Amino acid sequence: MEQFAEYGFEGTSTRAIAAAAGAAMSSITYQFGGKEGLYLAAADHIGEQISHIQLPGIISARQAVDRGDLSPTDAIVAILGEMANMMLDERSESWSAFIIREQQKPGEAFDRLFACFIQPMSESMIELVGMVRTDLSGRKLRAVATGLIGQVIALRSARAAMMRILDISTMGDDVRTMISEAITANARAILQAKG
Amino acid sequence: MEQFAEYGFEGTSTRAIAAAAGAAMSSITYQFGGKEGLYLAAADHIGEQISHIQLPGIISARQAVDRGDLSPTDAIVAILGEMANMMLDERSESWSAFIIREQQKPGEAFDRLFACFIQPMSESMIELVGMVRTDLSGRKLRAVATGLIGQVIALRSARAAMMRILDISTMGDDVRTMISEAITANARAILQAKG
DNA sequence: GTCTATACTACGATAGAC
DNA sequence: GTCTATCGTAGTATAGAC
Repeated sequence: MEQFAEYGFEGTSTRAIAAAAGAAMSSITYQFGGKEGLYLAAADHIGEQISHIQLPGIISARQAVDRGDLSPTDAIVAILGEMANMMLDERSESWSAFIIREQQKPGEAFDRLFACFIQPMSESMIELVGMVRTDLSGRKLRAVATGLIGQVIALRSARAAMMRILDISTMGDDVRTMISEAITANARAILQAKG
Repeated sequence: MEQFAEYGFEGTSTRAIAAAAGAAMSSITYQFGGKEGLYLAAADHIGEQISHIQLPGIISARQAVDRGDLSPTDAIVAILGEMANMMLDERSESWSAFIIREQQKPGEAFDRLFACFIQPMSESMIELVGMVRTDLSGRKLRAVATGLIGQVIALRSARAAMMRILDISTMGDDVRTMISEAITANARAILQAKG
């Protein structure tokens, strides 16, 4: 997973993966059917990890909204905050690089990632945004929600540029908090707007 | 450029490039010093193209603001709209895939892209956002501006997911307009907010 | 189920004719 | 300045021992 994320599918060699894993190259063929199978297995692993981290919080926030214990706006801000925290955490570096690369030329691996967590997370967000922005519906609602989430995605996809713009060399907790707050403040502004 | 964008640096073969160009593989060595030199030349070309498309509009908007002929808010919205139009245009597919790949593992090519257009465009945006959001300054201002631009960047970096979420198979003019309007509306909401 | 050894292909770079 | 031919290396997949 780490090597596919760093060098891409073609740029990664099964020799290097086997060496890093301390195993024989031929084991990849035996266990996964080849390089392609190993790549798909890595995608499945990433999908499971992200689902495990993000979905429980989204589901419980959704239920709290239904019970009336949480406003839709606060639920959206909480979910976006969790997504931002994940994107700003160094442990998500391999996952995000893998997913971003896969999206530039989407294949079978993207289908699995989409079904596993991208679709459920997006649909929950769209539903919640629709509760607040009652002036929007259909694709217009989906486009506005996409913009909200886009801010968070760019934390990873344009990380190199962002680090230079913010003039930071390493990502510390203070910077993480500052960025997360800026994005959630932007989200509240978007949610308060009415067409 | 197209092949580097689609398959990445390692995934692209000099043989395939030469074949697509209708030239001999050895000409790459003669003209660019090798595969790496050709890659850097492609990055320079992308930087020049984007600068040529985007910088004149940004500079003239900036001057109109200084003259008092344009509000900073309208200037920001106009610039973001132009950026969104570029991201939604199919001609930017190779450029954006190239830049996004390069950012996942930034090297010499990213240094050139950053200096050529990412830095000038970002600094102009930050300056304009600072005129409107006078409650912000320093890194906080830069983080909010980064969120604004992030919405536009995600149009490319997460395009595969966005297309599925919006349930569209091809990008027509009607969809382009709708997405561009959603993002500029979000931008106006963020600019109107006050801490 | 994991290893070593190897077959076969494709890679980037270079030499040398023109 | 561009071509063809070729070199050495590295790629994935496979065969077969254990």
